[in-house]
Amino acid sequence: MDSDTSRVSSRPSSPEVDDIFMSTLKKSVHGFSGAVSSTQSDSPSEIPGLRGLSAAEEEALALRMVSKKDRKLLSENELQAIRLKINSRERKRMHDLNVAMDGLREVMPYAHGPSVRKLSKIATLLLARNYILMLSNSLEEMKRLVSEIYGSSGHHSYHPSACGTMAHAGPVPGHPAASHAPHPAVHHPLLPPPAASTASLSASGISAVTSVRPHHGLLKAPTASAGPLGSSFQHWGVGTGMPCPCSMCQVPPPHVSSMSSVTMPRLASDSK
DNA sequence: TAGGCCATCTGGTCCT
DNA sequence: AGGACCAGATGGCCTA
Repeated sequence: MDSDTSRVSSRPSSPEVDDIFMSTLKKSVHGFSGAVSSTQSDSPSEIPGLRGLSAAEEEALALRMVSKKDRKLLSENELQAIRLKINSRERKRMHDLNVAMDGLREVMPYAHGPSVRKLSKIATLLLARNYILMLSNSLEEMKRLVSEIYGSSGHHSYHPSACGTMAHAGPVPGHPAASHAPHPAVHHPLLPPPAASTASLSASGISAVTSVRPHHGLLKAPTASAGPLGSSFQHWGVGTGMPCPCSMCQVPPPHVSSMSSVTMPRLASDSK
């Protein structure tokens, strides 16, 4: 999906099979050592025959090993089994969180090609926030302009729900919805060009999250020619008239401008 | 090599 | 009691 797959795949996201089995095996053979804090300290792939089981199967087996063999002997093993179970749950929880993060990345307007590296988690969240703000502002601007036009003539009422205002404003570059615009070739004669609907946005450039990464560092494009946002992401406002959704170019509306420092204290303090 | 990012482990807290 | 959630610690991988 992205160029970061090699990096991601280089480190298995769910090595619980090997880890739990190794831990369980060590526990079963040598007893509980008491020190299990070392991450991935157990060498994986040493038990080929045990590979391929799901986390649930593995967890159940680990619990069975404890309950059948050492039920009377080692309460530490039970504790260890519980610890493994908790760890497994936590891994699953984080995995689900990452799945949701990937889902968010998929709908974000950044280049999805192989030349663009995957957004980091913090970049994804910040970009998503700014993207939502941008869309909200665009929608409000569209409503305002349309109401000005139709409101003055008085012969036609505005029905945003019937028309789909954002579709008239032009698809967002890079966004999956860009290819699903209801009226791709017909531009409403009374509606302003896309640039007009977002002019006020790009004109008020204030960054809400500049403390996180400077110079549009949210994306790490391997090729400098493609720009920091990739070849398919032309840094809106430059060539397309659309505002850049990145944290460097976006202006949160006044009523949310303080949110970045209030609701995301860690983000504001994340600039090391 | 330093720094960024990430996965995982772990203990604590809160909720059902 | 068990599960979800959270944050700190730790170590690995990758890039500049």
